[in-house]
Amino acid sequence: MDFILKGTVEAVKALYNTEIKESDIALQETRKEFDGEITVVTFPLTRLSRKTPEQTGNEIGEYLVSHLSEVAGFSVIKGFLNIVLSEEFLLKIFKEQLVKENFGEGQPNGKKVMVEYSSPNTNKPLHLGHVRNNLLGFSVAEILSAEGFEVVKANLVNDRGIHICKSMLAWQKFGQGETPESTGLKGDKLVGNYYVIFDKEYKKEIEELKAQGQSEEDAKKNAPLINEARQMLQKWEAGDEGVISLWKTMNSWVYAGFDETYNKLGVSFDKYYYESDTYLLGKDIIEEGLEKGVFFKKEDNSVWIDLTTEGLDEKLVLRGDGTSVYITQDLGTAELKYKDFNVEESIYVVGNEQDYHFKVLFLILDKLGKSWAKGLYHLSYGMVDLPSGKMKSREGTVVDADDLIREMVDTARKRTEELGKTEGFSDAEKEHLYNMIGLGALKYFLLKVEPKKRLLFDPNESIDFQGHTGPFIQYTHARIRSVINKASHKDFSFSEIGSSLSSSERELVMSLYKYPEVISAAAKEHSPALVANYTYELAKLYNKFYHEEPILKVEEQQLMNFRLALSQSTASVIKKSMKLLGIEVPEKM
RNA sequence: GGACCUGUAGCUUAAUUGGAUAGAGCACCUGACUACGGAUCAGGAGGUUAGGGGUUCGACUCCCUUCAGGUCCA
Repeated sequence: MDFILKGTVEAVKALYNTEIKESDIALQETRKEFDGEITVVTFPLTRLSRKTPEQTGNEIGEYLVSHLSEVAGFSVIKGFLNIVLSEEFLLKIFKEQLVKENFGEGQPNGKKVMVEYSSPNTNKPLHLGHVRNNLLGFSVAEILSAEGFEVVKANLVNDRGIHICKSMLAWQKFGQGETPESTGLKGDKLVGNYYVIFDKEYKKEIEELKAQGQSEEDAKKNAPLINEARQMLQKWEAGDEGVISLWKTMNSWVYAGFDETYNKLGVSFDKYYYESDTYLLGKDIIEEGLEKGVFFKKEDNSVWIDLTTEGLDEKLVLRGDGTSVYITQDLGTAELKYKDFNVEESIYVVGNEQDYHFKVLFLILDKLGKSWAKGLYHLSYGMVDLPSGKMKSREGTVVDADDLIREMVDTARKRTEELGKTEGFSDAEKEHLYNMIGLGALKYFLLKVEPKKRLLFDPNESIDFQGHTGPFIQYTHARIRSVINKASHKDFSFSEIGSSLSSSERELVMSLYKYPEVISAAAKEHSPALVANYTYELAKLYNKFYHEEPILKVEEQQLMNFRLALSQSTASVIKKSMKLLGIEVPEKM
């Protein structure tokens, strides 16, 4: 809507002899209870006009009508100048832009960006919290790619540490040689079970020690199992053959399980990083920081950074014994990523419990003078909670990702069969459809909410398939495809439509026209929710139009073609934007 | 002790970043050409935007404060 901005700047200059910038003008969509498409907020301009908001609006409105062919009329209500666009203009943008196959697809901008997401621990299966992470990361990557970025999707796997030793130890002690093959269990599930077993046995030992008179704290430290796990970690670090081999075997089970879940979710990665490769990184950065005077040493030889002038604390970056803390390796990994891909922006999709960590991490890299530090971004999202509170793997109160997906697909199957709409589908087509709908409902449910908000999920209340949902949008797409397929011809071109556009047609054209702006905003804000809500609005407008205006039943060929073309553009934009959310849309459902 | 996030209708949520009478969906109530696909559409009811104060032409949005839930730092 640049021409409105330009026109208003000109109007202000001509009428009030004052130069203003386009950014000084507030534009918004006209509310649907008023006529018009675009609204200029004139309150701020009264200062220049020295007139009432109404007079100012009228004067600018008249200027625009007489100087811009795109503007057909206007009305003023209080400080709001509602602009009615001309039908010629709407039809022109429709024909020249909206009907194009590649409408809304951004040109490559030559910039590279990395999106790191998923980043699981290898000691337990994926749960609903990971699902939110995966969908967010994947979708943001799709959106950035649509905006024209070259995107590298990365997964930093936490494959080492005390947690995986716990699973390994429990398997060694209690596993009796179980494997995914022998049990028929998914590998990540099998390993996760042993993590739970470790915790159970560990707790038993703690209770025994407490019964012998030890304090809770001491008991936790002295339990034989935890000591064995620690020894195992040391052996791992020393490269002990037996431990390493067990570690490789069990991790390979987990990866096979993860891959299955990733496939079902439809997410993928271009680059895997493993902490077993990166956990020793970062120590040279510590040296660098000491040399530059950014870090300082305490008496015990530990290395710190003072962030009190930034309103934060002093932060430990290396222990006194020379071993790393989390942030040490994150400093190193950040540099490694930059060296590997030379990206302009590096996005970390990580829960908001790590807000402080990333704030500190980015700040340190900036203080070290890393040129790329300004491109680091923490895409922080809220935790997924159950009505009973937080999900806890060790206590078994998690919504398992695989279970959830299966339940969603089952529900989709049941709903679809009830509606009896699958005649003519092969069995394979049916399964594909149920997957599309079940996952569509799940993905949309999780992505329509602003990332930083916490999400409450009640396993007892199923996710809706009606209203503001994925299936609603999928249904709209199928419905449009059905109409188009019923048309007896394929060429929907038209010259004059022979009557004036209805309000639902105008709204639909304007909504389609907005699509590229929505992608840009979503890319800038790193927010799939913007795309999700936009797509819903578009689908809703189409359904309204569909009910109000006949398409195949109209007499005039030109008008029919316009409405068919409008339908086709809508279907195309729905399909594209759902793809940005990782959701497929069916031809029939 | 310090810092951060969240709080909008019974429930799930939106609000173009300071603009109009806070907009949707679910659930509830009423209705829709004898379905170009009813997983739809139209309408009704439902709000002190957690509470209080401030900033200004205007505040869900910014500032202060209290409350509730959650998280992080040593």
